[in-house]
Amino acid sequence: MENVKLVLIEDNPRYRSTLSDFFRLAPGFDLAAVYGSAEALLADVQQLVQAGKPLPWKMAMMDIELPGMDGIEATRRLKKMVPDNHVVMMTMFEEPATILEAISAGADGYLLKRSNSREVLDQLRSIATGGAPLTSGVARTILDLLRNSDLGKTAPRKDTPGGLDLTEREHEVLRCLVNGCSYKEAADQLGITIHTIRFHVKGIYGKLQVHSVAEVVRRAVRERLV
Amino acid sequence: MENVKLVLIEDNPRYRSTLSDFFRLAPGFDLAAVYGSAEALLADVQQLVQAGKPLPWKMAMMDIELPGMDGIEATRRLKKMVPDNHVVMMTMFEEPATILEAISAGADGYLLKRSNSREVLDQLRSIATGGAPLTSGVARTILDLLRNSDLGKTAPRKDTPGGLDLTEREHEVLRCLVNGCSYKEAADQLGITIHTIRFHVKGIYGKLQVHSVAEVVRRAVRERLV
DNA sequence: GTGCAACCTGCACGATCATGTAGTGTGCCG
DNA sequence: CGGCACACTACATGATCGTGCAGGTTGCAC
Repeated sequence: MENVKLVLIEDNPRYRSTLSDFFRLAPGFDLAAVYGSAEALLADVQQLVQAGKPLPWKMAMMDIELPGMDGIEATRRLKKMVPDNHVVMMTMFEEPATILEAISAGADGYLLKRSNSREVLDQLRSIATGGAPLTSGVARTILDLLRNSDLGKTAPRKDTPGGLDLTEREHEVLRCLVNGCSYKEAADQLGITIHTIRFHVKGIYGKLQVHSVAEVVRRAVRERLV
Repeated sequence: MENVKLVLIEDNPRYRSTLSDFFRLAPGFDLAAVYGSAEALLADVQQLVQAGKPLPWKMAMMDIELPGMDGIEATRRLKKMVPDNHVVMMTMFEEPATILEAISAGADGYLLKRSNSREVLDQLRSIATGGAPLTSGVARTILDLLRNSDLGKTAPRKDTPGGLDLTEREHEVLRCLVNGCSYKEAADQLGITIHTIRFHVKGIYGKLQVHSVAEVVRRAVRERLV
């Protein structure tokens, strides 16, 4: 089992020195290079990529709070240049917006600077073998984000609480409403009279317990009813 | 350190029996109850809640694939009745849509049935002490989902294509519309007359180039304008 | 001082919506 | 056969919306 080669990008000299020493002694890992700024790293990576040479490391440990270009932007660019290279973000904080931004930038892991050495090694090994380890704090943050997002909302379920149960025709009428059609326009589209549109609208509003087109459109869009 | 009390909801008799035996012997855990269906569990929980009694467990291990009401729906309802109760979902699969739906329903953890016993205990202990452990596979799935979502995208920019540029007041009026307020209700809320509401609505519609409340609500919700 | 943006107010009126009431026809199921 | 669900149609009416037109005040920049 070959050692995993790392690069460290950290502006703080003390932390950089501590980590350098740590990885020079850590079993299973080799420290291939150390940078104090993202710009320096990216400049070297660009040269290597243009020369068609492989990077001397497989995994980058990237501080988020770097001077000049921050770690998140650097990750975004690094991932674009060398997508197979792993990037682990390092930071003091568990702020949701930062975590989210780092993940969107392509980070493979997220490591708190306060993690102990065993945690760090475990996580790096997991990433090196294709995992995506998250500390419990980071995982909780992510779960909270997902819970509060729209992502988890599913297509309508037949047994949604409240007994939501629109007929096919009601769905069609709802679709017209969401598209901004007047009743007359919806009637023309569906080949029925405006009276029937009103009849169905009444059914929809009753089932969804709404009282205006604004409410019904909001619900339809948010809950992906159409 | 008091043992963590569990409830198990699993319809498969063999797996239920295996897990029952396992937890009766597992250090740090007590199995307080076992159910073969979500309905039975929820009925008992409802009785206890209505009687003002605490549940005899702190953590539920919930199979996702239950007959009748599935584990995700059961989790949603259980979390609504007893938010402090932990729920760990159990399933054979790592399907992203299912994972996401479970998380949105409020699950505190997600456990694959193929996990070995040490993993199971580690994860349950972590959840019991406020963590949110995820297996590396599940974590990778979640990270992928986040990367591919628009959650990481920044808030709507003031200079959206098309020269969108609502004033602060227009935003307030739009918010009222999206909430389903009539003009009169919006006027009452903002302490202005219905004539001013109409004035602002006209401004909003002109800027967004829409012609009805349905259109404007749809756009506002989809584009997160409010 | 002047012009502009933002906010506020008012009137008028046709178009549209929301709701209650009534009726018909078809297919399915017990 | 009768009841139910669904779809269609119609009428009436008060409430609300959308639009055009008109006017006023305040703060800010030039």
